[in-house]
Amino acid sequence: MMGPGGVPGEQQGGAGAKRPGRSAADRAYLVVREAIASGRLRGGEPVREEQVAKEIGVSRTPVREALRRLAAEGLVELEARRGARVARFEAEEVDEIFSLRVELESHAAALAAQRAGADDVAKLAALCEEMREAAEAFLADPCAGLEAVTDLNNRFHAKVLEVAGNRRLASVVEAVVQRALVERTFHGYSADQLRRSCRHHEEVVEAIAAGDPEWAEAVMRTHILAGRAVAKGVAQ
Amino acid sequence: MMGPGGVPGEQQGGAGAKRPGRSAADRAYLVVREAIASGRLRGGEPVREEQVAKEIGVSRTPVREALRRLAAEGLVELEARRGARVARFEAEEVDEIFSLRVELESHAAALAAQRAGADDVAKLAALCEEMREAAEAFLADPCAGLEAVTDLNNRFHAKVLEVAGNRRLASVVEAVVQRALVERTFHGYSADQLRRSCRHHEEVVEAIAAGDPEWAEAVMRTHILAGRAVAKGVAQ
DNA sequence: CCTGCCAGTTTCGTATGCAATTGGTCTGAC
DNA sequence: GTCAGACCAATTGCATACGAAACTGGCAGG
Repeated sequence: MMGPGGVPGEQQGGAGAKRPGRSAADRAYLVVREAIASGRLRGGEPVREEQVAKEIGVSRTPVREALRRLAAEGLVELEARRGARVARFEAEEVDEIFSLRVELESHAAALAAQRAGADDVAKLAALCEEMREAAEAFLADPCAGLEAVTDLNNRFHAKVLEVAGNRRLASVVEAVVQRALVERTFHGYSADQLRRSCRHHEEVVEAIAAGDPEWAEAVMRTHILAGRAVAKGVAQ
Repeated sequence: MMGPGGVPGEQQGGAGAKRPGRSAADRAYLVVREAIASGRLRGGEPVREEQVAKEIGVSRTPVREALRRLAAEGLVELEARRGARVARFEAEEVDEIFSLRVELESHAAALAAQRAGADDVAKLAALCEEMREAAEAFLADPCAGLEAVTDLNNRFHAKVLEVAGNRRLASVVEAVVQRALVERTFHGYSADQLRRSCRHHEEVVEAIAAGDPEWAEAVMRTHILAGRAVAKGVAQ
């Protein structure tokens, strides 16, 4: 193998030659996260530093960093000297996560209703509309994939948090929400459930536009509790 | 300097030879955290990896890990290639943190009231009593220090979260609460405020013992909002 | 047959070295 | 006097090396 330092520019060796702009640690983070979200890595499975490192063509150092980040988010569990394992989403865990989302995001919706400006409302409405279109496209042709839907869903929720104006609240939700889980949940949605989810978003926008925090909070609570009901079914 | 690997057992060289049981990364984490909590490191100040490493007698690797952990908790801010700086707790930030605590911990108190068993209540009551004694000891002789008080306060809040039975809620609060800030806040308490804080704890226990979630939630909300009012004054 | 012990192997935790980037400063031109 | 460009020092990001703990298998003893 190459000596300390290696060949200067040679870093994109393996199959993981992705975004040159991102750091190796970021790439490792994204790769492992994606593997978990897609189900390629199952709950309870160990994640070996060296294996991941080899797979994406970096050393163990950035992989370690990525695993610590994932552990902080609860996606993997670390045990000293025993490495990382993919966290299990047992039904109980799913319940905990969604129960937290209920409290945090409904509170965020209430704050958003108090603070939103016209441009915020317009942006939220646009995201809603796009998501509805993406959902209909998916329902018409499932080959289209759910990526667009999940992405717009994430952006909608993120925008509500942004409008709420508490950055720390946003980062906590970001940390706890486990998009991996949310994405899996979407796969479990029926057509009706998916459409209902879109309608919930629309009603959230309406409540925010009306500047009615209680309404916004109630709708968001409804929305997430409905999601929880589906998610309980897809826990592994 | 010694070659790669160095002298086998030589690790406790510097002044940081503290707990042999903890890993170097843990020690680095605790040292930096303590430096921030005590005010030795001020907001905005850079934290250099090598400097910390030398100070506690380890290499940069565990220090890096510690800094990432602190960044995940919001105690320091990282910029790529530019290192870590101690996060500023502006008044606005303090407000955000305490606003989150209000929502999360009052919810936890409500859950705890629904789930607590007799032994949980006894444990909470004992922590309360100990804290009251520690507080009185401190008020009688300020040289006694606030460490015991802050420690018992932390343990009380942690116990409420534990009884609430949502581990993820507990870990989110743990991540967001910034004990560093809470500890600084205690230093700003007057005698009356400190005693009131103890009384709040006692009333939380009473509400939990009564199995009254709404009461418990309301008391905890009161307790944390009272803390917020003081904290706003000690933001740097 | 089951249990405890030992050696080999695997994997983590940490130390160290090199390359790249960034920020500051110095010089020179306008 | 001010600004642009280039050099230099400081510092991070990553790769690699090594020691130590934990898991594995086999073997001996009960």
